[in-house]
Amino acid sequence: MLRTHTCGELRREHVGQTVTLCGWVHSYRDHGENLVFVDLRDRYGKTQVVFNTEEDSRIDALARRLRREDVIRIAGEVRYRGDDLVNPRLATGDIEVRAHELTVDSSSRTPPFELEGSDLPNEELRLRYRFVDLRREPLQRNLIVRHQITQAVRDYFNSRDFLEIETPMLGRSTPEGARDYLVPSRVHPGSFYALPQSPQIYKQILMVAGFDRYYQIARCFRDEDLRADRQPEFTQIDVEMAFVERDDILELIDGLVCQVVKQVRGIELPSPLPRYSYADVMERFGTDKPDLRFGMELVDIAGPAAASDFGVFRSVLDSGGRVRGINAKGAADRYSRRLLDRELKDFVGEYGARGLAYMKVAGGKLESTIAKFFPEQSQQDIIELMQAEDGDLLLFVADQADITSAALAALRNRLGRELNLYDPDAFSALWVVDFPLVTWNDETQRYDAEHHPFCQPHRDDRDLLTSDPARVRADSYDLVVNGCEAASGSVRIHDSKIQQQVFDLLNISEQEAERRFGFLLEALRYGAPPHAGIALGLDRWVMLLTGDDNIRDVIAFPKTQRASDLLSGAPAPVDDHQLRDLHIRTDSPDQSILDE
RNA sequence: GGGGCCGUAGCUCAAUUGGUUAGAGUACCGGACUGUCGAUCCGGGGGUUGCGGGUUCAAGUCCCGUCGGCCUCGCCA
Repeated sequence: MLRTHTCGELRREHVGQTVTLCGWVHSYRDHGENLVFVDLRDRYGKTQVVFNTEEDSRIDALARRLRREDVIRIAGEVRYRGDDLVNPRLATGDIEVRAHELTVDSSSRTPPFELEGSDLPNEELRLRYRFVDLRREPLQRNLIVRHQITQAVRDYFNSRDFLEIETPMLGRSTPEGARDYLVPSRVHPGSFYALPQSPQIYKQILMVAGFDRYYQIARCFRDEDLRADRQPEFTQIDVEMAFVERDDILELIDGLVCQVVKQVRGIELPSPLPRYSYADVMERFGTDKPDLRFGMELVDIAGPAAASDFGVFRSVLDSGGRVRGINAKGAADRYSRRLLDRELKDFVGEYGARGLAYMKVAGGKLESTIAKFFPEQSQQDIIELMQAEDGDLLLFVADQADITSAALAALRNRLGRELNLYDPDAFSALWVVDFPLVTWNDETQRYDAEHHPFCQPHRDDRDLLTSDPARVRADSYDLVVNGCEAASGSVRIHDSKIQQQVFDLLNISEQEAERRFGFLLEALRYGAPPHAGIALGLDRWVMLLTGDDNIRDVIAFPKTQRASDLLSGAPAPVDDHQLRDLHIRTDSPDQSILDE
């Protein structure tokens, strides 16, 4: 070991000891010939090193040349700083190390940006110099939290007889779901592996194989467009159990979540976590992942809307749409007319809403440019339905049902944040259960699986599979935390007859099913136990527990929105001979220009 | 595939209606200083205004294209 201590551990009790510290020069304060201070930093903290070297001008000259981010090693004596000189903002602030030896292990170029300060440089630069960015305390903290979570997860499952089993990264492409990342085969010209979107099929096969308690911290890949909370490669805490029912999984994960949240954030969550049906949250919040840190539920005002003379509302109702609204309590003066007419209208427009109606409540009446279309009784009905009081701002969207849901759910989240309706440090976790098994896809004119094709239909809804598929509930469940899908799973089909019924419903022919998932179906024919599972999005959990809203800040080496790694330069062209080995010819735009 | 924001010194930003030598803070370099901890003081260097084209007497500013980053709708079984 080159060091005796880290930069975060020296305290008053070490005074008098001779120590050796290693680290990066965080800052330096040069007071001339005989006095130089250096804050030495490593992952554990910072320690002030003082060079006070009347007797040794050689060290002094070296110390005065130190610059930020140089890597040095110092040996010296731990000293109490003195009563007036302690730095309460530093964990090691009581002491300093008076150096009598200094080695510069490596000098640094001037860093491309400063590690401290409120103004972060743009992300492009941070990503290009990731090794510098990762030295910053917030990112170090995030990766530490990430480690704590995976560690707690492993402890939790290991102590319950689970086995951590790896599944292949090079697998078979299954064309349903997200776009696959493909890997060409050298020895099978024209054939490709796919990187896993999730270990779904493998973990089900592990159940068939008798490994009745499995988990894995699994890397997954999806070649879809990115978002602030989505990366092309991400990590799932993947779990599967045999001989269990839905509630066994929910209780297992309740326990895990409560333990992790308590351990990392010191917050005590209710156990069991509350459960809501899909139908319930869609009606009350317009989304299957409601943020329950605040109320402001959606209200249907079809009754008073139909009794009004407001053409927009009435024509929407006549064509089978809905009129719903939310009540922003006390916000009547918070949004100017201009903001409502432009900004918020455009905002709901992003979700397909053609307009945004609003009314302010004053003197027990509605104030609005459209109030005149609402007779007295309608106004009172709206006020009653929305539990409105003077000073409230009521916002309405009239449209097809799914558009009112999407627009109002988004608006609700935005208003909740802007009006500070909740404590950003608060935690709300809930289960959403009884999702529909399938949803009708207008484009392809057929049913799509809501979760995936191996998800078990609800026992009580089997008869509906043929008669009214859209009403069939699935034995599936999502864990929602602060409006974010934090885990998702289901009871799987282990009966090949039911599996066949679901394929029929999804319009997947026997041939097609064999071609796509034949190896799973074959496995299910050789003694498949009842089984169920779930996957937790690790990256999102780290975001939730650190309070970050950017997934790149919880991943050591993330990719940009266009899926490039600015640090390494990936993706990049490869040598022609590599392509020849893989039997691949490219058809890039550049190439075609050259061809012409 | 669609919509939006951004790109000026190493970094964060400013630059009036299109106007003459593109500024500030910080970092960096040199000097002074024995108790600093956002050290202080003095001095200095540093610009292809992302790139290409256009309009104009004149472009950081206006227009078109392009590259890159971010947010978002669609997409993500």
